[in-house]
Amino acid sequence: MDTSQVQLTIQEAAEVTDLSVHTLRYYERIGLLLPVGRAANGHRRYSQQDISLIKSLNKWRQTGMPLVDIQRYVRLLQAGESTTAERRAILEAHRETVVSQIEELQATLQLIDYKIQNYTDIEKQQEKVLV
Amino acid sequence: MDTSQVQLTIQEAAEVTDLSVHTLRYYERIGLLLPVGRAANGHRRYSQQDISLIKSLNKWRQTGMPLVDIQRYVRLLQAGESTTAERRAILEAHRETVVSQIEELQATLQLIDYKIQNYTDIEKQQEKVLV
DNA sequence: CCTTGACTTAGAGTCGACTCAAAGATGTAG
DNA sequence: CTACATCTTTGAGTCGACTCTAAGTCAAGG
Repeated sequence: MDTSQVQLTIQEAAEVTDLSVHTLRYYERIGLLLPVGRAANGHRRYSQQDISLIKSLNKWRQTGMPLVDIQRYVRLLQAGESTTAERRAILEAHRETVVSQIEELQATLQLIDYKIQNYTDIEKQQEKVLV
Repeated sequence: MDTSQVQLTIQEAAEVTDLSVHTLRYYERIGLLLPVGRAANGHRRYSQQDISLIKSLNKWRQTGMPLVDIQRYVRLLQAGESTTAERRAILEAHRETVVSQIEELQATLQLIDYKIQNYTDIEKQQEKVLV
């Protein structure tokens, strides 16, 4: 079976992308997604390309990239060849924010572990600052 | 100089905690912060203890812990000794979410690097999927 | 033919987390 | 003694990101 031509309904797209059908339509409405193809009856049909774009955008969302920034990237994609440098710059900037998010989380992890250790100590009848 | 007795105004507290005065009052209003001390004129005065609690809570916020969960922790703190086990459980649960956030971010980082590499390849006149 | 179910749109509603505004009290400097 | 800076409260407004609703289209099954 050739999967390259498989077109998904909005329901199916929602399932595979872990977004709601509401959100898929919302994203398209605000120009965050390129308009997807339509069946003869006007229903949306999602290609594998659409799906993989959505999955990527979704990952970026989950790392805290605001919708407007994603929008900007998608517009550049739409604009074509001439925008590769700019798109690359967006990715590199986002890379840096992800790196510092990881660093901050690791620092927080240490703080949490320290506090958990305090509770462990207390359970051994020792005095510590709990705050 | 003995810093143990230094009381900060809300302005000063905002500066050292990196929150706005609005947010400090808002947090107290919704019961996320224990009520702080007051000067004779009714103005808030933040102790070093208050400050360090606020800094902790703020770190948790930044790791995506919703205000209601933080609220729950603060209520337990207020309730005292008997709640240490429960507080510890909250910390341990949050520890796990932070760990998986780090893992997800690292996976995303790989994705970003892969895409950046694609752009690098393209700059060398090669064909790749850019989405 | 009629119902059912999956889709369509545009607009309204919700939610979390602030953020601001209005009206008033108090303390200090000129 | 008055101006002003800084605080107080309560309630309203904003913002980002959905999430839902209403009203309508269309195809297939009974």
